[in-house]
Amino acid sequence: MSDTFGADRLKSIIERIERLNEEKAGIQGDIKEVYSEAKSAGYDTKAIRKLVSLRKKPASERQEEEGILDSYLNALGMLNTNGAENV
Amino acid sequence: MSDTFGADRLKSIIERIERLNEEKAGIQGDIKEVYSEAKSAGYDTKAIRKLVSLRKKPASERQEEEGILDSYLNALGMLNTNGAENV
Amino acid sequence: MSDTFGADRLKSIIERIERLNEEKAGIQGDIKEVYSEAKSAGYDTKAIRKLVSLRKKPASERQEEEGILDSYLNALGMLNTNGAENV
Amino acid sequence: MSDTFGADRLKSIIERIERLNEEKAGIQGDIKEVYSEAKSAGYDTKAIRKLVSLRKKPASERQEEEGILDSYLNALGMLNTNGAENV
DNA sequence: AAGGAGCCGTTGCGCC
DNA sequence: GGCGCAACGGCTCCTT
Repeated sequence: MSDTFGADRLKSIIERIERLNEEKAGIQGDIKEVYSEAKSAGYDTKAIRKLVSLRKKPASERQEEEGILDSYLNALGMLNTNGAENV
Repeated sequence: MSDTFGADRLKSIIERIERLNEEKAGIQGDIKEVYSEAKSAGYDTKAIRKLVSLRKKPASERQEEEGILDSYLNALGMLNTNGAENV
Repeated sequence: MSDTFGADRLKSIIERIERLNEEKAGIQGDIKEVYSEAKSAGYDTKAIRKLVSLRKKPASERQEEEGILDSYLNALGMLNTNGAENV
Repeated sequence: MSDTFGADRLKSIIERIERLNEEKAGIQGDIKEVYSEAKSAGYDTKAIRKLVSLRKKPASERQEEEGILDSYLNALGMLNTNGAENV
């Protein structure tokens, strides 16, 4: 009944998605390997993950957010006000 | 400097959120317990989870979605066309 | 103090991860485009997503899961018992 | 066939889960309201969310993690080395 | 109406 | 091998 009405088109779409998914999975595997290597070398992978995400945002934006957060921490009396401090 | 300008208000907000988060965590714990019990009783928790989510949506809506999916499966020749079939 | 003790090694790790992340993001963008195209062509992208995920698992496994779910639906009296029906 | 073999037990499980889910949804709604109020009062909800999550972990643990992160930032030359420090 | 952000549920990973 | 946690992907709502 609803035979080849758009079957080829649909099939093409599905296959392209699946192909791309495979590529993506490959990359993810590579990333995992790098983390593995890092761990073997004695690095803290959790910190590395954070570092990577930190580098995604420009410093300015990050500082802006930090500023607001600090003002709130301050309002709650949670901010250490000694020399070189942060959260 | 930016001392108690809105500290009390902010503090109240934070504390209410934290209180609610605790309640929420409690409920989540309860849910987890029920699943645990179900598992101990021999039930397949994955199926139960699916069942619960199934019941969230009215049958009509679900059938609509199934219909579309079936037409696509059909277009790809993946649909079993015998008597009482489903995916 | 903890100057260039492993800085180069760390730097290399970070940069490789970032490079891979970029590649990954590129692929994700491509996938998004395909879905966009599918949508423009009148396809239901939600159904396509489900279809893609369906194809990941072998039929046998899927049928097993369906069977369990059906038995639960049945136990709750939620299963349509007419000819070729499912939820 | 598989009539009331465990139907009551299963039914009880499902219903308890659904009841708890409702309670949880209620709490979530309450939380959302508080954030809404905060926003109306001029607070940055994103910062509040971060603040709430910050308070979940004890200071010591957090500082430990910060320390490692800083050493990595330092290794990459990304750390501001002036007086009052932050990320 | 489209894009982005937050939330939720799922999956995979590491730990015990 | 099971458990708990963290990352990922999908969904929904809200903003622009």
